[in-house]
Amino acid sequence: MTFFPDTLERRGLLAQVSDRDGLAHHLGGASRVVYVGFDPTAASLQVGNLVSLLLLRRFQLQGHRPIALVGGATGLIGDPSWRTEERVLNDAATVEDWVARIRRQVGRFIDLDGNSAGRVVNNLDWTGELNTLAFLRDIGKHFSVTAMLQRDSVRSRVERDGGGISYTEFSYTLLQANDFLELARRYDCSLQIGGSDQWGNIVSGVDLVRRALGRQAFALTHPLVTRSDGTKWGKSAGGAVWLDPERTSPYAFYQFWLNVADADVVAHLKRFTLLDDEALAAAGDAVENHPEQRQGQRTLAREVTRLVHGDESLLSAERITAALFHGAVRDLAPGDLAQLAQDGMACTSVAPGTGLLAALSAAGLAKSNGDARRLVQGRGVRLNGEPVTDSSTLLSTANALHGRYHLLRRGRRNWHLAVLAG
RNA sequence: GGAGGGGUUCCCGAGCGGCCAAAGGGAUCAGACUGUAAAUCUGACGGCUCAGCCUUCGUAGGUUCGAAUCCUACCCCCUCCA
Repeated sequence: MTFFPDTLERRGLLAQVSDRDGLAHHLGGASRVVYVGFDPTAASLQVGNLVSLLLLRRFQLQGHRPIALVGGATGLIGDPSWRTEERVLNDAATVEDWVARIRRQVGRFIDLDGNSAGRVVNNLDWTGELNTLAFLRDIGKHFSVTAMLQRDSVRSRVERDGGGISYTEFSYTLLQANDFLELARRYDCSLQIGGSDQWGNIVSGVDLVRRALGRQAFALTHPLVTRSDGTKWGKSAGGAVWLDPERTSPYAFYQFWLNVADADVVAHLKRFTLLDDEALAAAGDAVENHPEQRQGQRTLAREVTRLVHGDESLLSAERITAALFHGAVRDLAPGDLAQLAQDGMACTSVAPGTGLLAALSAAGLAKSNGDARRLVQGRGVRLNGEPVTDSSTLLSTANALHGRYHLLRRGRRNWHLAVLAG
């Protein structure tokens, strides 16, 4: 077996390890239990969470048993790490709903059956019934407030005038550490993985496991994803890129990866796909020698979309991409348009005779009628493939595709399908 | 408690009675060029029934023909002194 931490490092997946040689030995010896936690801070995970999710998968493929922990308890508190301000607490019912949704998402990435079956757990199951005195005596006694205050990840909060940090958020680390302890007790879990911003929290867990159980546990973090040009990663025109197809359609998701900058393609292929070294090298060559063909981006988009949304959604995304960017919109068959309406792009129903400007703002392609007007005047809008400059254009059966559909396009890649009602 | 400085359109930041929907930069969006790229250049960037009108410059009042600009009160931030 390969020396696992080295493999991860080659793929740009290693930021910090608590005891590198010890961990390599530990992993080489037997099937181990590893865990990653995901806090429900929204109804869906985002592309940024894929690195950790795939790490669980990678460990499982190596014969280890993954646990995905959904933070039903910690999500009620809020992780203060690296944040400049106190979070607003989400209400319990909302968090509960988010937990249920994220459980389902996370379950797709690890195999829940077989010899190295993974599992999905919720820390509310043990934190919810935690007794206050027991918590303070058994857990709290192991933590030094002085040390916690010195952490870089909380310093920005503590040293900030007027802001500060509540006792609630300050306790977050203890809950996460207790999760590690609980998983070590219940399932013999010995390794926690997370983004490098989680190092402090993870190491607290490692310490707690050692003090409470006298066992060695390990911490491993991966670098947070950045873009080569330094701008914020993981955002598209529509905002965050979600894993939930209801929030980010498979087509939009595919497009996000297809538009990755050349400089980032190989690094992304390493982190976000399970392709082997040979395939990575081939993609690297392609990017370097024929960047204009965007072979690397295509591979990346295909692999990640398949992992997250499955084969069928991938085909749909590719079909739509081909029609919109490489074919003529007018050639789309009624079936294709119905397909687009179903899962290909954002779609709204409009009354026949609706004005173009109103349709654009209703579709969300423009912020207001005035914004729509400016876009049309600036030649930024196409209707059914043709540029329109007349802002008084109406959407009617006469100028619709197949008598029903109007394909609105803002700029190069923002599409919307307006379907005539009735 | 005392003395100063400040709150401007998404962010930073000019303006200090009319020429202000408010300079400049950033972010964002669109166009050209391209590879559905980067860089660059151009334009847009409060709202509307858009050559005009309406609502904005911490909040509420006031002065004035006219206020982001002056006055009053209040709220909030920063610096220095105690």
